[in-house]
Amino acid sequence: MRRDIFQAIADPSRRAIITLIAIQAMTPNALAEHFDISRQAVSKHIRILDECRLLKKEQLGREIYYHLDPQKMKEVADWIEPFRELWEVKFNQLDQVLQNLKKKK
Amino acid sequence: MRRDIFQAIADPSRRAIITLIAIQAMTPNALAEHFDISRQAVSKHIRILDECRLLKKEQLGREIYYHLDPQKMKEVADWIEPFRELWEVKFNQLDQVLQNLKKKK
DNA sequence: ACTTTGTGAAACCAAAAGGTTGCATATATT
DNA sequence: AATATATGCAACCTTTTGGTTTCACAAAGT
Repeated sequence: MRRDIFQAIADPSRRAIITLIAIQAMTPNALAEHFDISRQAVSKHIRILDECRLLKKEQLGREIYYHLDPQKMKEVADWIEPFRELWEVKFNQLDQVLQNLKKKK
Repeated sequence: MRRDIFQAIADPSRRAIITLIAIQAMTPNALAEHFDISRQAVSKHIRILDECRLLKKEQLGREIYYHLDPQKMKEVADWIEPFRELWEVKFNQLDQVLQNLKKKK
């Protein structure tokens, strides 16, 4: 089972779960109410996110509140970061074009 | 066929292709030399990346040089960005702990 | 004690993913 | 003209994915 964060965020339901618990820790039941799929399907998504160490559990009685571990999210940011200069260079080039147009006026 | 950039970067071979062509535009054949899979398998990955508008083609005779379109990569950065404050807050809290330890000395 | 509630795990299924081999076609080379 | 090269597409196969339904079990409520 390949199980890394990139595979974890590939699924739109899982990205939605991540966004939801980033705002506020939630139980599986509470999460499931936000989706059209079954509670068990949500549970399977949680399991995958958990296996990627994206979650932290806080058990209160029979309820389990799932929190997001933002540190793990950083891995995605770290991978994308080296490409930033590429799209920003492009932006700067456009910037240059616009400045040249200004000067011509 | 769900085909968005998150699904595109979920596969490690495709992430490797992205990294390779970010450095330098390459033909499918040249790319395939970097992998253990067949040229056709690489072609299928290219197709998926292309469908996500991650690539730009430059045809020279019978060769096709694939370039990365960095703008599309920005979509990932944009999604991850709102979470940044979460992991940076955490870092700052750790920072605070370390400072407090210093003061106690 | 009995029932309800919150959760996870197992068995199953259809569709998608990721690979293969073989073929078609356009462009270069001889 | 004949051959070699670069590429993409189709058919096929196995494994993975994402869903379902059913069951088990612990904790809370009555």
